[in-house]
Amino acid sequence: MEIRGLSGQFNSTLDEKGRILLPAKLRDQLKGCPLVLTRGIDKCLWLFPEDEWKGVSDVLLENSSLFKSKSQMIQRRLLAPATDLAIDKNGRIKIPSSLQRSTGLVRDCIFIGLDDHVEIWDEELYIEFEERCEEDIKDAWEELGNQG
Amino acid sequence: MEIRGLSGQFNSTLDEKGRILLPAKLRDQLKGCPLVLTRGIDKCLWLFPEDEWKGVSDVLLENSSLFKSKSQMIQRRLLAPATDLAIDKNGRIKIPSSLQRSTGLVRDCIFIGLDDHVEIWDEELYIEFEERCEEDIKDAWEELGNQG
DNA sequence: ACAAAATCCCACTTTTTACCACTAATATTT
DNA sequence: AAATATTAGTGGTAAAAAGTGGGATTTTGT
Repeated sequence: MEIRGLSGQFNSTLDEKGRILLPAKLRDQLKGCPLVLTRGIDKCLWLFPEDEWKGVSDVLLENSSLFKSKSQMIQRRLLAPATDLAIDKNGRIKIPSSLQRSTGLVRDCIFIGLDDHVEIWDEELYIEFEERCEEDIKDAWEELGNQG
Repeated sequence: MEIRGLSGQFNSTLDEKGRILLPAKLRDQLKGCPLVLTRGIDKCLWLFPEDEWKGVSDVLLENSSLFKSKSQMIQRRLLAPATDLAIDKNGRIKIPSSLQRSTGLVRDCIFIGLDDHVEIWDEELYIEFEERCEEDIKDAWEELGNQG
């Protein structure tokens, strides 16, 4: 099942049991689809439809070798923490506590749809991150204009 | 539906439910047209006719990749917050609360027509922004004089 | 076998959305 | 100019959808 066009930014809160409601619009797009959750680049989680994740992990494994420390690093950081996920009857997913910890997820979270996957951030950390990026974004935006 | 020639500056107020009346002149030009609302560069919102926005988002997605942090940044900041919008029976649009927050919209707002899209600012923030720009213009002017 | 944790399921609360009703302002007609 | 119609702008209600909490049962690990 190939899914593209994931988008939107949504708030949601993690409860005491580590459950969090998938925002309705994302849920509509993802329902019935096997999911994979793992640590992303930057301090966030990545939620992938299984097939999309397969594409990414294949790339990671392709040039991998026991003798290359860089690829081992990537495998530990991105591949190893990946876990299969199901959406429960109420539309929530369970976030394993180790992933909560590594991402600093406490309660208020933000979901960000990025075409083929979804990022999950701690709200506070995301706002800080965004502020740090703001200048770079303006620059990148102007660059885009100069290309066109 | 291609729309050009949006112009004008108008005041309008956000009500407690996050609804805001599209100024009549803009409404006339935009009625019947599917709209997209997203965060702009600078602390404002951008309201685009869907087709115009498609053009922008295609450019953004074109060279995008999960492995490029710059493109991910741009996607998070500009593409993800984009949401489809409809004009209700009374000529109002609903501004999602996350967009209100990120733009500092409280009550009094300003609409600015910019040919192919409309900017929405918090009035107070816009006035401050204008003043800051004024200083930049003066500086640039003096620089010009010193060059000669 | 027992405690702790995870899962399932139900019930409640809040938010959102669509619709309606009203006032104010502007334009039109006689 | 007065009366009427039309458009602009504001606020509120009610039904539906989204979101939240928590208890009971099952599973897991020691």
